[in-house]
Amino acid sequence: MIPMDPQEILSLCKRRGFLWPAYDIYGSVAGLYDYGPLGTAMKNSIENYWRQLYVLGEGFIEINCPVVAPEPVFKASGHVDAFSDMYVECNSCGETYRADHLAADKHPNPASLNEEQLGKVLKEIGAKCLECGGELTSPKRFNLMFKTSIGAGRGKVAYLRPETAQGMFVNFSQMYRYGREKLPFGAVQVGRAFRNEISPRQGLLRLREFNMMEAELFVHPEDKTWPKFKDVKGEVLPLVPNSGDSRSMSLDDAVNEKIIRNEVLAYFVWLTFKFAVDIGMDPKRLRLRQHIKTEMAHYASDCWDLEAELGYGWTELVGVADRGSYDVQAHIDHSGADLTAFERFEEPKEIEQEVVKPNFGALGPLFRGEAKMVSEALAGLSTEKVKGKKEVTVDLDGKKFVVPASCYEVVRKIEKVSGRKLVPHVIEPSYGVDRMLYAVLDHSYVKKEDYVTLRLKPIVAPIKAGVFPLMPRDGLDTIALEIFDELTRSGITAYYDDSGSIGRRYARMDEVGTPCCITVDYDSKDDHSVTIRDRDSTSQIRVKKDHVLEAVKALMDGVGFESLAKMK
RNA sequence: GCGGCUGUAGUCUAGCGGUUAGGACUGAAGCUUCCCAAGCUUCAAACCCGGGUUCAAAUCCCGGCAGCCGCACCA
Repeated sequence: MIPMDPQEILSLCKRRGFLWPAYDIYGSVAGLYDYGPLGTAMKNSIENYWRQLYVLGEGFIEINCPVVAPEPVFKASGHVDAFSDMYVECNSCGETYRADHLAADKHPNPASLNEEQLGKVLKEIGAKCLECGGELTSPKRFNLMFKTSIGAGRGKVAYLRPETAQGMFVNFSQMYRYGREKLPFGAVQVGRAFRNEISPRQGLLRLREFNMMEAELFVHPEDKTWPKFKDVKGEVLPLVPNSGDSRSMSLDDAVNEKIIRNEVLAYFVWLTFKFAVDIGMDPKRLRLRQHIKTEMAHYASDCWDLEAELGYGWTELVGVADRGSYDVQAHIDHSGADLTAFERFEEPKEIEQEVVKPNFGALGPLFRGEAKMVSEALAGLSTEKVKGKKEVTVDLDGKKFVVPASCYEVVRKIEKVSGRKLVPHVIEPSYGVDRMLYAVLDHSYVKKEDYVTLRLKPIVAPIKAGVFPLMPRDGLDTIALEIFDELTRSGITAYYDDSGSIGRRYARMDEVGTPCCITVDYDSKDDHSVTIRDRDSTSQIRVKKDHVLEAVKALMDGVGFESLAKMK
């Protein structure tokens, strides 16, 4: 396959109503696109099929959260700090550098400094442009999140979400309860996310506002097995592990050889591959690449990308990451909420232990207003520290209190423990909708002597059937309109066209990926049959008009065109 | 954000200081018993935006915006 020229595909998209540069009449904005009617239909199909796999197939629950979130959410997630980079520019040659990288030798953690401090450090070491030796500007901060505010006046600092994931992490407790307190469980969200890219490029691949389909699977931290793994373990996938040797191997081998870290991850890597193929990507132009260690996000312990070979080169479409407990723990730390799952022991355990028990009768008179603080300090001491001593000194805010032995005793206490709290680990498959849609178009684009056919699978084709009268008169149009009505009433998107030559009408449908076309000709008036034409082979069969709906439905369900001939 | 190249109907493009801005494809209306972008007639549709130079700018200059390529960035 020759890689498709992206310009050609984007031109088709623009001409035929898949995509338009947004706000075109005002000069457009880089990185913003409108989906036209066909693009919208196709995007909906991709999202709906994804829901079919994740929500219906895997039982994940779907939620929908706001796009705007107050600052603390992204403080916790690390986006406010980690997602903003500092740059310096060379005054003479214009080269830009990551400011913290230049200061790496001088300061242990330059990324933690603010602009001013970092500027000082750079001055001290006399940093110059590495290219031409020119003077550098002072550091400028660039955060890739869109900032806004909630409310009037000064308002509350807020950001547009750079991923949908956080909405699911912060709702862990609600979802956990909704699912009747079981692990593992999965949640998904389909929606928009925003990144103020410095330089959006490559059409749909790097947008400032884009669509994501994200799944967060919350699992027991020590149990990353997966029941359905056994059903797919023999499946062979094209893997590119970070050890370097890319090869196709079975999921079973990949997990056993610890190339993929666990079953859950392996299963969703497989599901991702299946999804891509099902919506029409070419398996020969797909691969699963493991992130190399330095590439891995700070929270991830393993991450696999689904990549497709496109006109732009190999392109990341999906990331499947083991995020560990990073995100949930971060929100626990920042919000104080208890975002844990409770693991019930098979039998409640009785734990017997020695504790220091304060004696309030003695403490009260002795320490008065400070008695409560002292008692709390006492209760926190280990019994080893107080045993056999006449008095013990506790330290409170730098103030020392000498507490005589009469104020406490060491007792044995039996505590019943019925389980333990767990911070769940998260496996995250994160899909870029726009990239997937583009990849499907790229892999479906077939050009033969300037004749373009989009070989879209019926499942994603925006129009499922074209309906034409051979001539727009003699009653042929009436019959064709009857068929058109029947299809659309059944929920099948059809397109009626009676203008121009029949070949032109076929060509129009081929170019937008319509899988089949139904043509009413003069024979139809006599024998009530019509032709159905297959897009990819251009071959035709005749079926009775009454069987058209059934035939089109069969095609939608993936029945091959050849076997359609038998059913008429 | 930097550098290079580039912006003319929906698409591809001609133009090189004075043009009714030309063509092809697409689109629309019609003719043609018309099954694979056929033919014929008619029609619609463009100089990215803003300044400047000039008697005169699609054309030259500057700035912006957008696109492509490279660099950087990409949780």
